[in-house]
Amino acid sequence: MNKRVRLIDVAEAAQTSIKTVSRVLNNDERVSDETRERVQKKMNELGYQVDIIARSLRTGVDRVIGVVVPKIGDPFFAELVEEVEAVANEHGIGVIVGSTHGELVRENELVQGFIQRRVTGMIIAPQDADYSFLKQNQMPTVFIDRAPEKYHGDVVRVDDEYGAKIATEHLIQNGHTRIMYFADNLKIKPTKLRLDGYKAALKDAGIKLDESLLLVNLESNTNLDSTIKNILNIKNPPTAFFTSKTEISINIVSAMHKINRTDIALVSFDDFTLASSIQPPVTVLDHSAREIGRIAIKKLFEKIDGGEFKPQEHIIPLKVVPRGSGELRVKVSA
Amino acid sequence: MNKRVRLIDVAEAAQTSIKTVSRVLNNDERVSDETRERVQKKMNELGYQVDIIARSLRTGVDRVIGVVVPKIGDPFFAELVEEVEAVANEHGIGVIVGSTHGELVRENELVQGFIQRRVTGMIIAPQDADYSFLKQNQMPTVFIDRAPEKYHGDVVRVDDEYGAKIATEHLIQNGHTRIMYFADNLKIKPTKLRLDGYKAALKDAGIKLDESLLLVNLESNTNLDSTIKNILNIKNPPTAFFTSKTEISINIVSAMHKINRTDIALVSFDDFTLASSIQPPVTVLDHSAREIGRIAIKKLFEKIDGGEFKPQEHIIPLKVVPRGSGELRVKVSA
DNA sequence: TCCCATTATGACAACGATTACCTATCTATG
DNA sequence: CATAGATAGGTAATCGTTGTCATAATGGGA
Repeated sequence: MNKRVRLIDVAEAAQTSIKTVSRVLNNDERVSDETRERVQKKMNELGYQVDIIARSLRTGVDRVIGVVVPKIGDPFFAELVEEVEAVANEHGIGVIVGSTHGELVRENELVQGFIQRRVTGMIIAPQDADYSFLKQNQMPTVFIDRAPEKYHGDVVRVDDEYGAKIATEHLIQNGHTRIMYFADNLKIKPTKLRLDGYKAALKDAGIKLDESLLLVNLESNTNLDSTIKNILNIKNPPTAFFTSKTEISINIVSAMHKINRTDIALVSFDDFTLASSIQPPVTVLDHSAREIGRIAIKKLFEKIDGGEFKPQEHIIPLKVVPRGSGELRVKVSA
Repeated sequence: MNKRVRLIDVAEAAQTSIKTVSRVLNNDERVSDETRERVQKKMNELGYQVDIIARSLRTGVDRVIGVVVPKIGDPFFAELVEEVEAVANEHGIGVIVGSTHGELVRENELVQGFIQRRVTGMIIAPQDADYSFLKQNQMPTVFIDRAPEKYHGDVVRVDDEYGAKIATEHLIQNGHTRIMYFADNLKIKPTKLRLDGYKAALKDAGIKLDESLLLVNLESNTNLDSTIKNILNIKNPPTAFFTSKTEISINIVSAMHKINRTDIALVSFDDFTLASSIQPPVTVLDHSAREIGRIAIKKLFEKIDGGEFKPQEHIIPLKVVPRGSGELRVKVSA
């Protein structure tokens, strides 16, 4: 019915060769103005559209970058991807995304798929996959959020350990010594690093680590209502919370609001919607997904057209953003 | 250095023909077990990877679906895309996303790019672009969030007008007659429809529309703190708010919390993080981005492998989810 | 006038997979 | 034993574009 219009169709209509049409298409200098005009006219008439696939086959790369994240529905990664997409667009390059949902198989499938597709580059939030094959495979790649285990590549990430340390110190400075720590799966590297930071802060302050104040390996959708209630009823209850993951922060805020407890200090590693509007406003660390995304894509383009550089870690510094919840001082005799 | 391994390389190594290797690759029956095994062994040894681009060129479609949204960073669309991606993955199909940021030019570029790429199908949240060209171009397409202007295609959307109507009625039933309406750009169709629903509810209840209670064409990042303060100080102030856009709801909640006003009733068209946890919990309409995404991608696959159906609108019904803020009754003499 | 440089154009191969069509071998059956 | 039919594998065309190289036309300088 409606066949695709190809270069050769335009060439015939314009009474010239396929190569000349290709030249016009690619703004090649070596075409006379007269011919160029004639060809362009025919292109419009016939409604010609390049076949990107054919072009990609010939040129060897697909002008698309592959992005691998744990969950695109997670606001943190959604914003990060938006930033990546915006910069990629300026270069006339598309973005293809995949979520691993924490599954190694999926992570490998996605990465292999991108390679099979000959994407222009990749931005990956790595989990467990082995990326050592990238050494042979000169595919430009930038890792985000964490460094991959078995491969030394470019990484853009926040300073997890340092961030957790200053957040904990912030609470200590406000008189807290019983600081409860909430985290998700410790097998995830940033989570582990954050715990290290927490421990380091306690140690520096001469506070002995109380294992019963560590609540780790939480699923992100766990309802914490009853957990929180129980914790606050133990003999020597925590006076402050430090949460190392957005979803957990939200669950905790939610639980606290339900029982009307506004007296427990709270610092959240990640910022979230309304964090600054609720009572008390939640103190957080100031890293932004957009910043990570922007730096990562910039670095990726440098690798793509700049050639080879030796892999670097770009570590984004963190600061405490005091808003209220983190500055609640410990009560003298509660 | 490291050339790509092609079918022909595997064929040579396994001492057979390229065709046989292709058959093994595509699980074609007509290969003896012995040969199949030999070929597979060589594939692994050489680390063969299909060239998706070459395959796509030959077969005529790229196994990827294109998704166009206003902003991938918007949690609503991020969740929607996550759902689309999950289903697409089950079919071994990737997802390529683009944000229009409300720009017509960008919307056209994205859609044209997808067509040039011969994507398997498209899911589009349309704005102003003219999609009538899709009639000729048998590209499977499903629209989400709103129907396109000049083209009758498949659409998955919520019932905007009805939703706004029942939300407004809900407030009226609680005694409110001064209901302030907040909305973004009225040129966007769902926004317009929601306003219609609001007006219809007032009319049915015999309440005269007060133009001064319509605050429309708001930018989504507008700070509403001072606006809210002023509004609540006018002579006959509104006793209830109805917000037709997530970002605006959030800004309003934020403004209200800052001035400690918890006495104004509020219904939000969209749900958002923490809406149910803050005080008072925010009453919303119950539509989910995930549901729209799931239905849209399902419909798309039906079109892709089912052939032609006549275009349908799939309209998702809405219900009020009472949580507290929408059930505040009007005070007798405030 | 002749030759070389420059410009505009075109013929053809190549990218790597799929596929239509063909050939060779083997089995079974009248 | 001859032959139809099934089975396994091979050859070459094809998808639409771009890169290489060749060629024709033009002009300027010696």
